[in-house]
Amino acid sequence: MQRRPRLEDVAAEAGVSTASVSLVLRDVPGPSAQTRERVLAAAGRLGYRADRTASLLARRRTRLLGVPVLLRDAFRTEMAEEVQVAAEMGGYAVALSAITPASDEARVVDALLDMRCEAVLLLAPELPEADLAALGARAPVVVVARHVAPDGFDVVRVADEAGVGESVDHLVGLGHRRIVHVDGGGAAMAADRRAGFLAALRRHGLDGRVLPGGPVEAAGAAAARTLLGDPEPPTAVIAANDRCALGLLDVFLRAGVRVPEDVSVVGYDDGELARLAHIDLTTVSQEAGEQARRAVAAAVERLDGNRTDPVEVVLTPHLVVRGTTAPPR
Amino acid sequence: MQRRPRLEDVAAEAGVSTASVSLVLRDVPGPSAQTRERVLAAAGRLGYRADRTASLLARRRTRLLGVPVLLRDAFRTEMAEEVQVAAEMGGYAVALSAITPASDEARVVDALLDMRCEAVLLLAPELPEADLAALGARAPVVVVARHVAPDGFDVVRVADEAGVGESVDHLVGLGHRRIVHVDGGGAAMAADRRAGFLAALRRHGLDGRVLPGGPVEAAGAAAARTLLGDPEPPTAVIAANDRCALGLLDVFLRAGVRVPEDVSVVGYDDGELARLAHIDLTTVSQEAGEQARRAVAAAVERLDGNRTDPVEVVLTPHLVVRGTTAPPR
DNA sequence: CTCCCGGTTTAAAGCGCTTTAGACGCGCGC
DNA sequence: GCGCGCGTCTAAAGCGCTTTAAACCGGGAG
Repeated sequence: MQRRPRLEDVAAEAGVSTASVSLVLRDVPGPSAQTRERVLAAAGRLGYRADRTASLLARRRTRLLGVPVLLRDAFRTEMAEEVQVAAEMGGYAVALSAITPASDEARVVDALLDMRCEAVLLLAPELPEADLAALGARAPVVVVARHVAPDGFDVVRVADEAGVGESVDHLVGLGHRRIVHVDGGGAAMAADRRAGFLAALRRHGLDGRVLPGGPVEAAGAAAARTLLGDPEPPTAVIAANDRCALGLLDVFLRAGVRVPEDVSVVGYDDGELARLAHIDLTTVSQEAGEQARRAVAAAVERLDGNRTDPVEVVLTPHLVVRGTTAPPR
Repeated sequence: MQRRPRLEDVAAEAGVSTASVSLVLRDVPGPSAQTRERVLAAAGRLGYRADRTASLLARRRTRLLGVPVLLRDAFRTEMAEEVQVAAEMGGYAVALSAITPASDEARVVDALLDMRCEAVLLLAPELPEADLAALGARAPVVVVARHVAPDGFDVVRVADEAGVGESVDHLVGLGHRRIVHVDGGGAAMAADRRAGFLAALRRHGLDGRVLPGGPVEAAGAAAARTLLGDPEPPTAVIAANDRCALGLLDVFLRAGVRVPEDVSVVGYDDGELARLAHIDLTTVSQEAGEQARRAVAAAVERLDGNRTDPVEVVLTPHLVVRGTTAPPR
């Protein structure tokens, strides 16, 4: 197997300079129609493909957005996919790098910057605020789906308090009075959702009960078991997120507690799971797609436009009513 | 914000040549202890970080493995994570690139090769065999978790037929006689599992029934609904994979059909979902970790060793008995 | 005192592409 | 016939690093 063809080879084949080949292949105006044709033909004949590392190095700009991804979390990966799509449309490429036990978010960001990413998008990061700020000083950073004050970095998120508030309104509107919130535990997103829950109930003159939970199925399942043993069980449960809600649903179903007849369940995120026909979970949309687009836009504004002041984009979440909520019996 | 420091800046700061700095920072033997110390100090002072694109370009080898990932599939992302871990241990880095509607597997592979990945690992690819072979001619390729004859590329997989066979043996051993298989539809993995199911039943002198399914929850759910309307329902169901099994489980639970009391359910993959305490799905382990390690090893053998003949590694899957299987009533 | 040697260090040539300044030809008006 | 401007092309200088061949240097051997 011989070495892959270089620009020089194409130039020789076409009988022009490497400069011309470069211009033609990148579709830069200048070269004549005849030159274009000859270059294209030569490139085709040789099966030429530009070496990305070389062109990144030579280019002034890389037009690369870095995105660390926690592969084991469906919500984050879903958003990563949306980011990728949005970036491609904006003429940017995305460099993904997995967060693993061996290399945490901070290291991954370093690696991405070493690859010359021009900006970094952090999807629901768990990093301490100080670290975010430090990072923001090194490169354009957009924090997505996390409630922090912009501080040298941009923030795109949905108003979680309002989101959970909508859930509460919906349930109260259906006639529920005993509503429990299974919270997100220590996860970064937990506090707002908990606060939103309590505030909304207060608004309705009710008081709420919060059960310690967590961002994954197991936490929801554990909470459900607690509720099953309850002398006066709630008629509705609002989970910290969809995964937590799934845990609840599952344990309820197994125990013969019907949803939504016996108890209503609401999730948060509106991930793929919630949308599955047989789950059909009432939940709050985080608008992953919209957040992704806004985040990319924010990064692009900093890079192509030349915004320099941090912005905070707060989207309004909306409740997606599906089949897991109904009036109490 | 001034331009990031270059090797040259560190060299000036330390009072040595760029060559020395490069050697010291990559921990190449040669430079004296004194030089090392000065360089390290200077680099620290400037906060120097090597530019990855530049070093990749200059280096003979990139030690980069390319992995296209379908972010919306948990099994594949889980494996991608394992690959990342295995690669890091072997001194290789992983370039991840998302498969999206806008850029399919083939395009992503091209992009990865343009980044100078030295090999490509395909996780349960859906590409036609001819495309795999064509790809294998361009670069070292390891196909993981798919049954194809190695043809210019390596293959690492588990023996799916045997895996499903084990499931059947387990169920028959428990006393089941009416066993149904909900297959994977047209997905690449479906055929072997279906064949393994039928062969195993025949071995036991039983005949099997196969219901059309698919690789996702919805397919399992649909199949479950079919089974619920069955005059003589099976006592056990073997799903094409875990996601499909989850669909089944969910519909059964909602219909008041208890698992495993009324019907046993077996999955395939042993992904994170199956291991969740409240799901506790009996399933067949695909050994994602082991497949990932073997795949990385295969790539490394081609790159560092100089194996050139394709290999096929077929691991033996093993049944993980959990809580969704029990003797029939 | 010279020569040679091994351990260190460095100048310089790439890696494969982009980009810019300037060369080149050509038709035009004067 | 000359100079000019324009559209097109190219030589050459990078991009920031690695790598190699050669320079350097002090000291032990002859």
